[in-house]
Amino acid sequence: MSVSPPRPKGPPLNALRAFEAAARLGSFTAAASELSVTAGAVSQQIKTLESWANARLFERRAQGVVLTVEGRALSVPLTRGFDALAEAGNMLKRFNPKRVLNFATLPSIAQLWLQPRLPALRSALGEISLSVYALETPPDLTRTAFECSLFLREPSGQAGEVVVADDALLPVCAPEVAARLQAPEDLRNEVLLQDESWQEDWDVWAQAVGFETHQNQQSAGYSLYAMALADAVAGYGVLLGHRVLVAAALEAGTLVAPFEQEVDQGRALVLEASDAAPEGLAALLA
Amino acid sequence: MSVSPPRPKGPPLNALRAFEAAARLGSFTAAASELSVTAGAVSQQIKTLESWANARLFERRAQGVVLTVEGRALSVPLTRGFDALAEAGNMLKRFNPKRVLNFATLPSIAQLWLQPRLPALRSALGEISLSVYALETPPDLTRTAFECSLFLREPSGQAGEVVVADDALLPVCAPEVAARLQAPEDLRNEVLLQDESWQEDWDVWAQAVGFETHQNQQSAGYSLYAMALADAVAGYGVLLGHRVLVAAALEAGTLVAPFEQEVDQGRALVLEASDAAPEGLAALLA
DNA sequence: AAGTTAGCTTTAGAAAATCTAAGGGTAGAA
DNA sequence: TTCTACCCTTAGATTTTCTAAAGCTAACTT
Repeated sequence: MSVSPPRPKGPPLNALRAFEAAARLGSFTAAASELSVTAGAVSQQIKTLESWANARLFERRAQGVVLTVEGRALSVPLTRGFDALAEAGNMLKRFNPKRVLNFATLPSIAQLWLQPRLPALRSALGEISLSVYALETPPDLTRTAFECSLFLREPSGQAGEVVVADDALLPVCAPEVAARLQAPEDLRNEVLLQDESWQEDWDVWAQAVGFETHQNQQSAGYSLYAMALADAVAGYGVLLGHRVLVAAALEAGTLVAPFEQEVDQGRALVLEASDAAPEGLAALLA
Repeated sequence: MSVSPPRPKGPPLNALRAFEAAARLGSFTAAASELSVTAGAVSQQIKTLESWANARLFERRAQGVVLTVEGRALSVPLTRGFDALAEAGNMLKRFNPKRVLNFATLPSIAQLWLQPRLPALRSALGEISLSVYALETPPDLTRTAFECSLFLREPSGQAGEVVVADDALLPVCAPEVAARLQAPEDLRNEVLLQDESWQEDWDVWAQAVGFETHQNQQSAGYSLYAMALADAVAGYGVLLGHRVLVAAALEAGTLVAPFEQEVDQGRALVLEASDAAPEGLAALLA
């Protein structure tokens, strides 16, 4: 009477996870980046799930995807389920005697703000080993394996969030460049430096102080903020600085602020810590 | 500023599932059979998880495994999580326009009880396609992809359980064999037939009616109950019948019951249906 | 005390699942 | 129109997972 192997299978777990992420984020691309795979992989997983169930879960539109009624219904228990699994994951991390701290932050923050503080942070963390990841977007700490994130954004006021420092926009440049700048209008003759992922910065500042760039204003974009800052230090032009990022250079005197006007966008350097993060992390950074 | 791929990974999902099953069932072997893989696969998955977490989750003993404190703690959110995932799985099955009914039952029930009823059941199910799986042990309907199970056991009285028929033990044999049997004692000269997975049946019956087999009582074991029944029909010996399984043969007259004494062990043919099962299934079988 | 048994482990190799990369398509925006 | 931002598809590579078979160990058995 010995029978056993072939049993009907449930839906594939990884496909469920991909679907849940896509449903929660409303986009395959975003889900792919959360899961750190390509969008094609997510697309395939979701297709697998749809053909397993023989039902369409997303409507594909040219500008993105939209959940079907079935998809929306499905996402409810799934999100609940993966929340619980994430909780288990955190528990598991806490069991690990060799503790780790996975730190997610913007590349610019990593280089300009965090790096000088790293030695102190490392020694304060003791046995806990620290890994820093440069990300463009804050990860969802309840779904990813990051223990904390540090980003420039408007504080949402949620629990677990700590404002480490307030941010503001202010033009900065090398002292010799500052010497020829009396008023914002003088910027018309300078090269305006900016990070490409913060393209609006100069516009925001200009609008706030009532300064208009002319037609053929010279400017330069950088994919790394630190590179723009280096060019500013070298006297190549004027960088629209984020206070938290240029503070060190201002203090060191390699950069100066030629104008008084700071523009506060309401953003701040915000630290978020998951419950798998070491105790007292916020205190170490603030 | 484009950075992305390498992100810290959470614990592997399939390893979590294997661990959850093992924790719930208290055995790697049992978990393996629920997941329909080999025990080695479960062992590997759990080892993966343990080395991911750098913590021991099970204590290995010679007679089996026992959860560690960490393992027990971990199993709580995991079970909650996989419950929710199973709920999602059921929902997904209901979305499928091509409905299926995966039916789990004992090999003997499948052959002797279900098979004669199959045509009627199939036509009553209409579009729903039926698959029958022969299993030794009732599967956990909340965790496997079975929609219903039909086993011989003591009714637990839980919701979703329906008693289809009461069971009882009674010796049965071919009419020509019955002719030479007046009292239980006469069985000493007959070959006692039994299914090997119900080895105790004859002992239970014998004890209940106060009959003792002698030293060199002849007997024969079968790994398939239907085979034992076929031998009984052929006049080879006396089978200790389960009423629900021999009823058809008794009615057809190919077997008769030589004695009055039936022994009721409190077991019954119990149908259990998950919420992914078609409505009114119990009515079709009762 | 030796043999038996039940259950977990370990391996190598095989099979299956999953991913990436690259090329395509579509609709809204500029 | 041309861009741009998304999603899709496919082939082939990669990684994960599985099986099968042999091994271990401690508790029973005899």
